[in-house]
Amino acid sequence: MSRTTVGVKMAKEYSPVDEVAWQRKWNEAQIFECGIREDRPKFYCLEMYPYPSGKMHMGHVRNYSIGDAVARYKRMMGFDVLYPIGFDSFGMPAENAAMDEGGHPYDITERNMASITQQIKRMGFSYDWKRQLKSHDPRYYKWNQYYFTKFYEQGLAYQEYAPVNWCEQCETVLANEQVKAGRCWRCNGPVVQKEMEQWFLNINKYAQELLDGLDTIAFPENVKSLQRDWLGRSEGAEITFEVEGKDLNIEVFTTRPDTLFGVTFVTLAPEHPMAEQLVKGTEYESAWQDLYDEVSVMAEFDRIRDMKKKKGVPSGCFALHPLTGERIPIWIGNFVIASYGTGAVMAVPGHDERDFDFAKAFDIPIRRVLVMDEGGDADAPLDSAETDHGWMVNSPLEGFDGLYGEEAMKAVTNALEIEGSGKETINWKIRPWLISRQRYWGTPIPMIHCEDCGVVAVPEQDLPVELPTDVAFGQGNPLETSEAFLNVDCPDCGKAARRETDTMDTFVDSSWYFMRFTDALNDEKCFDADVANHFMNVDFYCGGIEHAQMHLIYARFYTKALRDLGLHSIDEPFNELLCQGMVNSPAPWCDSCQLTLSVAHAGSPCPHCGSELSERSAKMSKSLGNTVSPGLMIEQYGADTVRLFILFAANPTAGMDWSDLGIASNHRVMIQMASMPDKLLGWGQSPSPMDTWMLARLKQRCAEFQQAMDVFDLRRAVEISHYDLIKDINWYTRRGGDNAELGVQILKSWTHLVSVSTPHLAEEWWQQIGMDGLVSGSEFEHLPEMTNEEQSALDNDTVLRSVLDSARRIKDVAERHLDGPAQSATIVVSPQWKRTMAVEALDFIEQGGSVKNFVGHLSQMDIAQGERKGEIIGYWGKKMLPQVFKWDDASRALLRSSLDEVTALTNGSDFIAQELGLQSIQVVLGESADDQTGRAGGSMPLAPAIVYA
RNA sequence: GCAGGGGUGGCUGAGGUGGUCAAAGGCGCCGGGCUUAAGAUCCGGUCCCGUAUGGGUUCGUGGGUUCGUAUCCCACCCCCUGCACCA
Repeated sequence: MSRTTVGVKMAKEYSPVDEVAWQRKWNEAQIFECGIREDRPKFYCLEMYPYPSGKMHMGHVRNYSIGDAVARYKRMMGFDVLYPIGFDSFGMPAENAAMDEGGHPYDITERNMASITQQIKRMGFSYDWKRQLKSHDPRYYKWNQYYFTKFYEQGLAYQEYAPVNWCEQCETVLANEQVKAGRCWRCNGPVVQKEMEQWFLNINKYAQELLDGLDTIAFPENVKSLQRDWLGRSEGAEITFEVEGKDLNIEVFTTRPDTLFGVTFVTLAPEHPMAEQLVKGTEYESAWQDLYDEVSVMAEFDRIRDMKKKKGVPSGCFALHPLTGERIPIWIGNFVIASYGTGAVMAVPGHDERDFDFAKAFDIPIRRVLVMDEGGDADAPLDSAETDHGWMVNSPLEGFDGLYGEEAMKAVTNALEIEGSGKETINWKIRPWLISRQRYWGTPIPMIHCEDCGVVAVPEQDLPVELPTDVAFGQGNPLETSEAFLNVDCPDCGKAARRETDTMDTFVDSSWYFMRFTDALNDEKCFDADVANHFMNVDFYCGGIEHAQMHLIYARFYTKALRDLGLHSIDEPFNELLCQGMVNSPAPWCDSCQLTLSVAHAGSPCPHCGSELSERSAKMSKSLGNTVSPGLMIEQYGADTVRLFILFAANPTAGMDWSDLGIASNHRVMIQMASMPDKLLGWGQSPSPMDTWMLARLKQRCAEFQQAMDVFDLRRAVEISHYDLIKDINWYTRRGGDNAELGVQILKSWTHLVSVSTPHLAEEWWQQIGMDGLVSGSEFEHLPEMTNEEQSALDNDTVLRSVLDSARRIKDVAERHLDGPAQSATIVVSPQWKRTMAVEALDFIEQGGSVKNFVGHLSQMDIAQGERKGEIIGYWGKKMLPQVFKWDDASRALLRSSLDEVTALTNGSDFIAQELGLQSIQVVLGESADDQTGRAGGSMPLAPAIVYA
């Protein structure tokens, strides 16, 4: 396609570059295939690999545009960049689609992958496609199974009969992490508790390391905080209460052993095994049964809401206080959660709100054992639970009263340890990862159930256990419908046995794919340890915040677990994590209902209240209908424009608003950019002093660009490459620059900067300036350090520009004074004594002197002697002092340099006159014989007075 | 309730180790130039006042520290995100 041909459809904009052709060339040249060069550092750039739904959406485009810019930048800086892509292709949507529309999940998945791959490729991302992987490939999931059998050997994987979260709609169990507010994270359906035999991975073994590791990696604070919450470490004590008259012990966990003497009852969760035991056959049994029935059928979410109302039944039994032997009633209460801690609590109503409420409801004594002020009243009644740390009071044993906080807890714990009825312990909120799923489209758990041998792992040589194809969907677990799959001989004894039919949570797949990428074509091993160690860890990981607690915890866990299998030696998988913001788009908004509505309502009154609708930005969603199709945008504007818009519209981590106006404006920039080589190559052969300035500016821009990219400030980088440099070039030509040789030099560097965000256009440029090969495959040639001469060219220009700016600002007002257009102007440079004063003050302050003391110093200086002394000292306080702090480093250097303002401005005076539309400009030194204006008083170093006439 | 992150000019958004901040850039808007014209590019302007480079009022609200604060301290209000009777 020619750059100047308007497309056939006039309504559509045209793309000035044949992007697909360049993509083909990249592919043919294989420049994105990553190898290991001895003398090069590596850089591993990764995006969260996508689930292959049918289409690429804007979230994908944003995610990959960010990652691709980083990958291209690092490549051009000489790194071996590993930048792979694959598909997280196991999962329920494909299986559900198979059930809805017929067909097989395999076909549906492959079909979707083909279509999304094509769309991704059309964007021109620089992936190493050779390394592409897909979770549903047996060559990949074989290793899920291999790891599982190893974990099983080590006891890290185990089977347990336990209450689990069951999603009725999805007909499968869920991990705790997959239950959001009591509902399924996938279908939002209700989740109930069910007792089942299930497979778990004991992530708790790594809880402490997962917590500590957070301090060593560059994750955003909110993600770290999320993970810390999820891990939920709490320090406390486990305490044993004997049950009176029975051979039973109740274990409780508490974070507040210092309140042990305030215990007035002990509470068991209704599901606690001992609860039933204690009430069995007593008058309390039916009350317990009622509570149990009520609570256990309730979805967890409703139950937690219900806990606000304290419900409980007595057990009729008593526990014995571990230190005093006091008889303490045992209750069964709805507010105790069976699965946290030990499922039993020691209740201290005086110093715990829940216990307080419960005690009030059931008329149980409330005892004060802490005071909140040292020496406070130990007998003061408690109107509410006082839960802060305090000083122990009313202790029935010697040696405790008066102890505070940590010390108090320590003392009580010690006493318990001596008695053998308690110990310090750490409790975690995180629970073992339940990985069993009763669904088809996942990795089969490689286990065999034999009547004689029990559970037996499938031997390594028999892996992978492949998914059968002869299954029926829609009636429970499809794997149970395949006889060929189910029936197997026991690997140990050879007798007929039965395969495990659970498959693995798909988060298993995504927990190590980044390691597979390092050595994706290896048929012998999951990956070679040396290769993985070379490329890991991931230097830049980009994806959505929604994976902050599931994927990013599981992946960290797997990395550590695989390390401990000896497969590699990396502790943390991801170094730097960037969570890109949402892509939003306008949708109708009703201000009085505070409601976002579907775009179907645009232009009509609010369907609820009838008032007029305004617009508001909302997350793109099918239900609101405010999605923007990447495919259409690429068709209309080209991939480069879409990328430019996405990178420029907002910082990577911020939410961004889609704007039709915005993308159109970015497209204009692209069209303008496309003409730059012609423009620069078409310059004449006239070197000028401005060439030095332009070259200096180019060096400055390249340095700024690198600084921005190095901290992943993509927005700023794009601004430099696509906006600032154009402005610089305009300024250069405006000041008379016209040197094609310099034009080529600019383009050689600039093309690299441009290639980071708009690579197709960059290739076009590269070709136009006659360079060999592809810019995408070539390294950036660093420019030489800025010379002193170049620096001063920049400085002189800065002075000139600031004079021009202030001259413009006052021109209007001045002309009102003159009663007509100004004809000429005199630029009055500040007299030498002001600059001397400024430099002296800067030195004084930089050497640690206080501003306040400078007056004293000034009065000793030569410039302040004589009859003008008062005036000069006054000038300091009123004018110079505030200004001294306003000069930046460059200006300070300028003040101290040999810069002659009169000469610099005289050289530029024709230009200034022209810009201001004046006939002449005169530059004079203030208070000198040349200065006829008498207006030197308003001048400052670097800021002359301007007098119009 | 707890934790993390925020509140900046018409919108967006940078800065935030106190002075380079009336506050970048983008969008929008206004004016000029160019053009047969439109579009694009280019130039200038865009808090208020002002017979000359200055003054006034601004960075959620109210106080405070300082020669000086969008930037530091205290209190409060509001928004987002996550967790939540976790013992």
